[in-house]
Amino acid sequence: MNVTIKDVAKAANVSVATVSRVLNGSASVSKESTQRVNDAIRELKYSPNFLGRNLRKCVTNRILVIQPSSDHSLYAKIIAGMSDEAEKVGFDIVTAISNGSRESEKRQMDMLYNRTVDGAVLLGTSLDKDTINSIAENFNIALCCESVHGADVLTVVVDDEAGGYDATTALIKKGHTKIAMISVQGDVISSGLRERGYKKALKDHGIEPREEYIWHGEYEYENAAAATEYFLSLPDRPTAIFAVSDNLAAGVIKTAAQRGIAVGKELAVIGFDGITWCERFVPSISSIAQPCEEMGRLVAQKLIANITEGASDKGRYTLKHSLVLRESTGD
Amino acid sequence: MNVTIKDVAKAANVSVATVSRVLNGSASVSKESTQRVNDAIRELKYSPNFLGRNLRKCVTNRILVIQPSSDHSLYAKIIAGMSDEAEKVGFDIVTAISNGSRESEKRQMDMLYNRTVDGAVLLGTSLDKDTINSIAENFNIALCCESVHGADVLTVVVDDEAGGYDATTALIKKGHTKIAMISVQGDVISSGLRERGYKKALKDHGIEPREEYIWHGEYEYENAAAATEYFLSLPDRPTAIFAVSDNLAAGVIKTAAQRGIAVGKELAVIGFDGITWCERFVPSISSIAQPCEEMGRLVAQKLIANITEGASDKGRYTLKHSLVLRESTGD
DNA sequence: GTGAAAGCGCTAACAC
DNA sequence: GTGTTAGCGCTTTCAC
Repeated sequence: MNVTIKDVAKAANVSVATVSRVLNGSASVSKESTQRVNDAIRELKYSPNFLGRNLRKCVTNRILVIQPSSDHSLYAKIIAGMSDEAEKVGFDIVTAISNGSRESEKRQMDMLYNRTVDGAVLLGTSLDKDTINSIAENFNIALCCESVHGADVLTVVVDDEAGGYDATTALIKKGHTKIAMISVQGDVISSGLRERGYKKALKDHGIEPREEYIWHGEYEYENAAAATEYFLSLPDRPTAIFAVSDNLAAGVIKTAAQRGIAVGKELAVIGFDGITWCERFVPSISSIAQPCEEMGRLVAQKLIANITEGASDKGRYTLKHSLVLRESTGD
Repeated sequence: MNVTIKDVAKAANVSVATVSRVLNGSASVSKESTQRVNDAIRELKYSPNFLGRNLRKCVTNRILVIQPSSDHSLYAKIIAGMSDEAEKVGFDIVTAISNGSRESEKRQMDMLYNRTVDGAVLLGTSLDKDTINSIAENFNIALCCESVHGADVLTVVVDDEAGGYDATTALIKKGHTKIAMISVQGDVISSGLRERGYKKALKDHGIEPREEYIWHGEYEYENAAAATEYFLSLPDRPTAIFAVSDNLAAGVIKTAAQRGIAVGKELAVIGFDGITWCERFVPSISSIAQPCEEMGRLVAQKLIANITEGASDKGRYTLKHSLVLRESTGD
């Protein structure tokens, strides 16, 4: 199984250079030689060893994608988009899970330094802008989904503020005025922007935002119960809740259901992301959908262009979200 | 950024061999030299180029995992387990999505031939046993979740028949006798075994399996609606449904809900896999849970042992599933 | 159009 | 304990 380019050359009665040329189409080779080489390749079942090729070219054709968590539909969809695009141009995807740990993330990024990958995409990061910028000086990296203030790197996101605005406006149009929001504490930019959009929509429609209607917690499902309990315990209960993620929205619905509250009727709920389970959930969950596959494809395409063409596109690409109304916001 | 082992050697005033020894701890080096080398490494911000190392050693420390579909909690959990185990021993995970396409799968497997990865794990495959066996002759591969009849390769699964038996028995114990099952058509082994367990449980409890209570379709969510409609249309309606996957179970519940049928009360539903959304769903979904993380860890561990120790464990490991009763089967 | 040969960065004999 | 050197498999000048 260890047949090398040398063996092929010998069998085809040409030099290794000629075999290489046939393999890469890098220079013109006579019909006869080409034929003989291809015959030899087939006969010997030769497959070029990429280790040698990559060392020689100092490339890997591989990009790393770091997910803050595994088992998240949003990331899965983005990665699917990336895979799709990467495959077209002969790149592979290496995944790593950071669990939101800075240490872990830094360790994964070593793959850039030791040339295991040609570039990296961070789907959310806990690294600060200085660290990111210093890495970006020497390597091709990109952010997707979640941007970082002051980070001068290729970034692909949706317009979170507009998304928050649209989600809130949709609830207002359904007749709600007492609209609560579950946001994320800390400096998670996307959540802050969605919250800003939420407030702006309220004001634009003559509704004064109320501090007691905003809950700050974590992004994930588990956080929703406490937030929901809190909102339901308010003397002046909100009639609608905008959750900053679909996972949270699912948690809200679950908690409300356990209290016997019919979501879609007594309480409207809308989420953000557009994950697969929005449709499957009972009731199905209205959401601001991110164009995940497209985001994945775009970030892969731009990053790979930076890698292969030596370009250095550090642009910020904002893709269009879409409002998808389902049962959780009623008819 | 292109500092090599040579530069370090020069700066530390030693030979490249000594640097390599310090790097790998492969032989004893004097304290002074070690010190000087480490200083030089720090000073020059040197990071070994794995391309060179890997070519030399003819290893990649990388394993490929092929998922039939992206965005599936079951695979995500298994991959998380694999990642965890792999990271411990310095291996990376490369993911590829086959979409169940044989062509795509074969193309991904080229990574074995061109030495992009040291081994591969198939989470379900559409390759036949002969293809698998012939690949396994030359490369380290493993199956996880889904086995293949006659494939002589490392395999990690649960006892699907016992799982099907337990799911059905749980329904019987809840007092049900009219128990339907949604299975998968074709030669999907796991589904066939679960169905066998289902029939066995019925018989063991004196219930004669009824052909009209078994629906054969596809694994995924979308297939559930038709199956559910069918069961609900039967003159002698089943009171409980065992779905061969949690995704299907969710679909059953969704469809039933749309018909105004209260799952957990009027209709009991149990799934298989133990995906994350079982808990979140309304109602929460009872399931036969696969020990995903553990399966991932085990398959990674065994496969890596085969790779690094030149072992050739082609064993079949059957891990213990667990019955998790939730709201969808009632109290 | 083709071949010889250098060399990508590293490890591992093999000498000393 | 350390240095010299061959060579992993490949691509790519540079001659011819």
